Amino acid sequence: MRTSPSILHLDLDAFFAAVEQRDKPSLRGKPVIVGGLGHRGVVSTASYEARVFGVRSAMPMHEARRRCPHAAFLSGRFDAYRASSRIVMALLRELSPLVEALSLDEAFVDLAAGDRRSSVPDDLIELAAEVRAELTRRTGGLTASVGIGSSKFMAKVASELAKPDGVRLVLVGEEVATIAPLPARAIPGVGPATMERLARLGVQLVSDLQRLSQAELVRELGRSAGENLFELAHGRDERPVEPERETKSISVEDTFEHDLTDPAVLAGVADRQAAQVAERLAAAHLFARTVTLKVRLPDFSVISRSRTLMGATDRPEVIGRLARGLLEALDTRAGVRLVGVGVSGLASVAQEALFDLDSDPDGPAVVEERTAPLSRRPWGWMPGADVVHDSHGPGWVWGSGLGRVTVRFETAATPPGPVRTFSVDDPALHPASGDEGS
DNA sequence: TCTGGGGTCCTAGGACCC
DNA sequence: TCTGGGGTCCTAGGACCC
Repeated sequence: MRTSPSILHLDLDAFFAAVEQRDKPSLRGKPVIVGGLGHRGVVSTASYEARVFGVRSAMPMHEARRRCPHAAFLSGRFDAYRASSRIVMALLRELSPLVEALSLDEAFVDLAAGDRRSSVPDDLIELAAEVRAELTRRTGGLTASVGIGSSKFMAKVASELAKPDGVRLVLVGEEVATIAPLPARAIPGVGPATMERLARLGVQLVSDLQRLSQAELVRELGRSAGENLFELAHGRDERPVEPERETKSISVEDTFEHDLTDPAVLAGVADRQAAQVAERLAAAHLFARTVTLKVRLPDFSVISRSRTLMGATDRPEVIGRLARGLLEALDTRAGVRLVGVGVSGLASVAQEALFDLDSDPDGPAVVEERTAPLSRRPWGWMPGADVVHDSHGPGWVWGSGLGRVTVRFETAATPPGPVRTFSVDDPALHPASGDEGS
């Protein structure tokens, strides 16, 4: 345990929704829900105005619509999120070279490795205030919560307590008392299944957990989970901030609007996903030895099948043939809700020339995909997407249907703008570059 | 008309090797 | 006659995180 609080955790507030409100002035101060808009979609992020109505991340979208029908429902603009994320990560790297990005909107910083290290509480609070103000300035209005503590765990707990738009410092020695009144679920690694087991031991709060012995936790949860939970419950956490974690797997999966049964269509999906995976492998200059096929059945159960090659590959034909082979061995007659293709066992060099992986007697399945996956629908105007009209200028898709698309013409730099409706094939209306909504 | 997508880590059994 | 033990790799499933 560190002798001063030198780990910082930063969490952008309602990140995706906040980016949308920044870029769409008419949505500021209003409920905004970003997520999958199909009938099987879920919420990625809800703005604080939408959370008032009980809308939460991971909630099914139909439930979100029921709770907050007047919200703006948008599919994501991930290029825009990535751009803002890069700005934030660059800002954090000015504090210390040891920055570990957990996702687009979250990061740890090891302040002890940077120029601004200090053990004086006032200095740390001032540092956090500076970072938050500069972040808001550079991103054009986003806000973040910052926690500082003596470990990753405490820093993360602190930022959670600071939300939204605040700072929290947990001093050395305050750790156990800070976490004691929190629900046990607040400890990372305690999800629904673990919580269920803990509840049977009478555990609701971290303070309940603090009364159990390590042996009891190991007996209930297994060696690894039990030991980890015991340490965290007592505020102990020695995990280092790791700036560069190597990729261990790459995968693509799609849930369908309606369950698929046609084997030829399923093979076509797997083939297309294999090509996407291969493309990402190549972009990362990586090769893979293990190919995994994932299928989710209508009852939501998951089947996975994998096969490991003698040598690593990045070839779409090889990955596709393996994935299709694994798929053909499954009974999919009752329908399939999701198909995914993934690779693991990654290496930076290929090693496949010795083996006969080139021939493909079946040939890739060339099948017209009749059922679009939830994401990346190839045509249509996705709500929230950026567009440009030849005479009205830049705007965003408010909604579409019945051959029409409605656009609001405004940007981050304008006041709330006017709404106009066009035919979906109006030649003057174009998608703005660099955004496919996925 | 329940329940996304992209990941990480852990467990447990069997094969295989020495 | 009967029945070692450790280590590694592979596979399948599950919990969890954002």
